[in-house]
Amino acid sequence: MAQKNKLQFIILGLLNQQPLTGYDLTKAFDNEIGEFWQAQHSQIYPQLKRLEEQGYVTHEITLSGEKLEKKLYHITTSGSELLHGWISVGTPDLTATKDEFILKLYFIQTNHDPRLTAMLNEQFQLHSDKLAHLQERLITVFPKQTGAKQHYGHYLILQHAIGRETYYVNWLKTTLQELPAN
Amino acid sequence: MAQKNKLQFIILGLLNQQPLTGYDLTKAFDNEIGEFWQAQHSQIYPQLKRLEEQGYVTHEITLSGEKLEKKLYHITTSGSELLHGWISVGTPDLTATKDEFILKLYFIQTNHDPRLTAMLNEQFQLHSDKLAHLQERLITVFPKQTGAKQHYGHYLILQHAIGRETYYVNWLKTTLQELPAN
DNA sequence: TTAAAACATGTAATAAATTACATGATTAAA
DNA sequence: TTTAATCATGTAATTTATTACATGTTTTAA
Repeated sequence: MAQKNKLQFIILGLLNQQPLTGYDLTKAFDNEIGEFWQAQHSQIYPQLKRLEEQGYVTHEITLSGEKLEKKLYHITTSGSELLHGWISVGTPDLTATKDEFILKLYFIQTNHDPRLTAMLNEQFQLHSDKLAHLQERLITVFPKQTGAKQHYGHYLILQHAIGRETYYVNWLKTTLQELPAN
Repeated sequence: MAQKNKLQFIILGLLNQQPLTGYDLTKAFDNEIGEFWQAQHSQIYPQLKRLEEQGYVTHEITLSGEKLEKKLYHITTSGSELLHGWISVGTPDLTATKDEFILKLYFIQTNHDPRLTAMLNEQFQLHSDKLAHLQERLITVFPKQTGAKQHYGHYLILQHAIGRETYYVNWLKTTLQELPAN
């Protein structure tokens, strides 16, 4: 029952690696972790406040320039315990992937539907671009093989995202090729 | 801007195939479409009411037995137009897949972490079961090749879900094999 | 025959997520 | 030097989704 509110665990997990500001945490969702979870700053700031009230994080104020105050959040011992409890417990619920495009496909009755080619091509482009972006990330984040050992989880999920997109792109390509000629 | 509230389009798409009750619509999320979108009856009944107020669907009451009243919903012409507008328009936003397990992995630092094997094995089991279930579905829903032509979208998404799970299972297996021996 | 499972429809309360509102500082580039 | 981009933090309003509450019928299996 204590396993809901995933966002709090993600925040704790990130703070467990290093102290970060709310702004830093928000940006983290732009990269790999954004492939598997999304959150805006309007969710993150209130959540940080709650985590602090509950004693899982603390913050110190640092100055950036003359007046700009940043709140640098640190995980506490009890926060770390909460995090490791979440990681250690099973994860039996496979949440459904929301994919609007696939839903649209579902409502297409025949493989002669004139909209199919354009629809599949658009997705092919989008997913190819995403794949290329992820592959670039892998090279920038892990230029050497040694890095993957130190940040194994990061390496795994990036590689998983790449594999997933590779499958998607190949599936789109095959599906396009199997379409009857117009 | 008129492209939010995906649920309404899914309902229209299903009603476009045949008239259905709220209960039927709810059950539809237990199968293939549940792989790509989830909704509970507490969302569906109010949405049907709104769609009717807006003139996109109508309902007739049928009796099941002596007193049990069922509301059988039909799509209207304007509902059908709304549906086809949604399908025809581009789908440029790739929403993030929420995957709690992958997030947990992200926070694991080294490939010597003693929790890794159990975590990966649990997911291997879960995704293998899901894959087996989807493969069975394919056989029951499309026992003959001809069916796939008549319900092409249905065939595509089921086949896509199978491909996706196949990738996931293989990735888990490979990752498990590459783990250092304890 | 009776009890459980499935059918059937709704609302209320809560939680989670997105979008919009609101403000200001610092840095990099034109 | 000024302006745009980025850094930085918050709240409010709205939408979406889940869980809980609430009730009753019909069918299937023990």
